[in-house]
Amino acid sequence: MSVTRSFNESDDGHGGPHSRRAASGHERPTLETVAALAKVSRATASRVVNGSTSVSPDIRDAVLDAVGVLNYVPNRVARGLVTHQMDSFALVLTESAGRIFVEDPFFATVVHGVVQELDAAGKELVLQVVSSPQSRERITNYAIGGHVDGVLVVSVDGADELPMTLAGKNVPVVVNGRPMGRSAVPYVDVANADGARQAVRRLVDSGHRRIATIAGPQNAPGAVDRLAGYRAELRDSRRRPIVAVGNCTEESGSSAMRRLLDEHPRLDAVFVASDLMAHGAVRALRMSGRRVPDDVAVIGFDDTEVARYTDPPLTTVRLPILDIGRTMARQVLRLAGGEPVERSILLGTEFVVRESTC
Amino acid sequence: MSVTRSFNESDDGHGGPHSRRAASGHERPTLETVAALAKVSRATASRVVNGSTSVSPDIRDAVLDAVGVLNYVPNRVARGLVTHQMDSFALVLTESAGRIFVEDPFFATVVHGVVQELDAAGKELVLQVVSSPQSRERITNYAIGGHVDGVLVVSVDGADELPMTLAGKNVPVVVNGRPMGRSAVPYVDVANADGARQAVRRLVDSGHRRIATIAGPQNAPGAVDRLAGYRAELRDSRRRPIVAVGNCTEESGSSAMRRLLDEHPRLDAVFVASDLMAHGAVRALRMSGRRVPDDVAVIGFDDTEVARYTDPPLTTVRLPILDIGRTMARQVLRLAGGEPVERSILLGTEFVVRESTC
DNA sequence: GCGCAGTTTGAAAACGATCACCGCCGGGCG
DNA sequence: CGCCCGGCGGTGATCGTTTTCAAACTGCGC
Repeated sequence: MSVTRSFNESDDGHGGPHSRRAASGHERPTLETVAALAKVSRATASRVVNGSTSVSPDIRDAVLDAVGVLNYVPNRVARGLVTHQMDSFALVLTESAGRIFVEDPFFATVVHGVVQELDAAGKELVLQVVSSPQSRERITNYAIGGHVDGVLVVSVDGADELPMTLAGKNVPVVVNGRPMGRSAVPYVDVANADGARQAVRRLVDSGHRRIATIAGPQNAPGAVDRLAGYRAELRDSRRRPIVAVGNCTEESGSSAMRRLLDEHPRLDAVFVASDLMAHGAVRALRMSGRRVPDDVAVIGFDDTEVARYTDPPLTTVRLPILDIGRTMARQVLRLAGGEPVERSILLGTEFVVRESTC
Repeated sequence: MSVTRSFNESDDGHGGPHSRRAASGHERPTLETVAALAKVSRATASRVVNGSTSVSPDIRDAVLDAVGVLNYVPNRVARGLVTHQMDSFALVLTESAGRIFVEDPFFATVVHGVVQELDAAGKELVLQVVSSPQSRERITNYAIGGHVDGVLVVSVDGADELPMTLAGKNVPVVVNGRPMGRSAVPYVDVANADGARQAVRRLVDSGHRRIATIAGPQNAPGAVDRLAGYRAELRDSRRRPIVAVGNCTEESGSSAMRRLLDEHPRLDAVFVASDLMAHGAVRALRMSGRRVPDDVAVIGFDDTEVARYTDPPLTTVRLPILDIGRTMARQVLRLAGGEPVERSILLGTEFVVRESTC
């Protein structure tokens, strides 16, 4: 593949009308203006605007009229200064997440879920991605400085200390995914263990005897949970676990599969902790002359794009990604509202049957 | 494909430590505190913090020390109240864009570019997606209310009136893509016409005689420009244009291709305005018994994922998407800084040669 | 020694809201 | 008839900055 770059063109404008906000026409009305027009005090106008009870109906209407006439919109900055509530939340992507933000649709989906929920609550979202130690500090200070009412941290390594730092300063925080150590920060995660159990049970139920797994890197909580789910289900159905560990790449899936076949040539099913590795595993299986699903059934995890393009298409476990975002948003809203929240919420998965199982 | 949904689990926490920001330890220091510690007035402290000249070195150091000791961070809200600068910008996705935000990596990429540039300038980004008439009004008011220093509108239909509304209220605005009518709002776009010309020229240069095109919907400025580029290049090389119009779906690409073949069975190349349609076109070509590229060469546009998976992989035109975001950010920063900007900036494309041309 | 220009510095007024008080008013009760 | 009380509305302080303006201080020339 070769590439040719074309020139950049540009059209130098007169630079005329695009100056700084000129004092065009009338200034924005303040509460003072409204009060004056309605012939009441600022305080009363404020009460009306904030929907307070205890203001007589006629005077209320007068103020409302004034608001309408002047097209008054409260200045959130001024309000924020005194109330210490900015009606906005930060969504921060840590380094790891920021790097793959564009490649992996996961993040855009979570963001979308968060936006939906925040929007419904009338809150704004400020998006921050930490890209350096400096930006990390900026972002930390921003939150601690009280410019937002809470923070949603979307991370991938689960060991980032940002959430704890924030929580330590009494900033409402929610993270995605179970954090590595013991952490008091509430999190929203996928029911990894349960999803894995479900998948494995399916294998058991359809008569498979020797069910192996290719697990993900065991420093990632999600991968740990998936493996645990596999183990639990095998234990319950009195089968022996056969485990290989990959690192989430397609290639690692292939090589793990080969190792598995070497040691357990008669295995008849494999539960793989990610679609990408499953894709690799299927390839290795085919290379070894086995048919999928006839000789060996394969189940993936994540229901990513690749699951549909694998041949045969992968039976897999779908993640409720949008829901993660929405749930995180709801939790942080509660937190900011002073309500207590669950320390953790696990969202159910969907089992998606395609053709890599029979 | 069948689907089973697992239960949602959740762990009801004690609701203990997650209350509202308690008055834990010391309050955040204010400029007052700093001034007191440095034994100067608030005004002087402010001057130092904002790096003003005309403050004697020794007193400057005293203030800086105090800042260090107290770990003082200026309150941007209070500052914003008086300066009317919030050091943050809004990135709004209009309905159309919001709907496909998660599907099309385009948007996440633009957002990423914007974040990069804003981050480098120390500005915050508030992300807003308009999802209803109400949210549209909220967003409009937010910007007009001066809560942000400028707005980047990412839209897909190019006829949205939001940018003009904002610009009319003297809010610095930049949009992506050439707007439909005559609009005074500065925009950043891809050099569609130039990219198309380049692609077509390639076809001409490699000896193709009957070069057709499948254009996109002509109510989209980008599609119009691509068609214009095709026409211009054909005119220059004295060939007759052969045009069909699709609606950007794969299916429309196929059917357009069939129409083209019906009327011009001897065409030997086709320039398609999007990879997805090109994918459809290739399929139609194969169905008609023609080989790609031997009988008919095909060039797509956009360099999306599908271009790599098409068989054969598509020669196409790559868009500088990240750059769109970065450039938009730079422009709106200039605008907010009171500097004049170009009315339009066209970013160059890259011609990517794969196997659908020879 | 004194006036004067040129710097630095500080006091105080914004900025635009919220909110704790306080006063006013009318009605019920002793 | 006087007193208290509850509901409603207004006054003024406050939030944490920036910024204007005038005071104070410097050094300098006469």
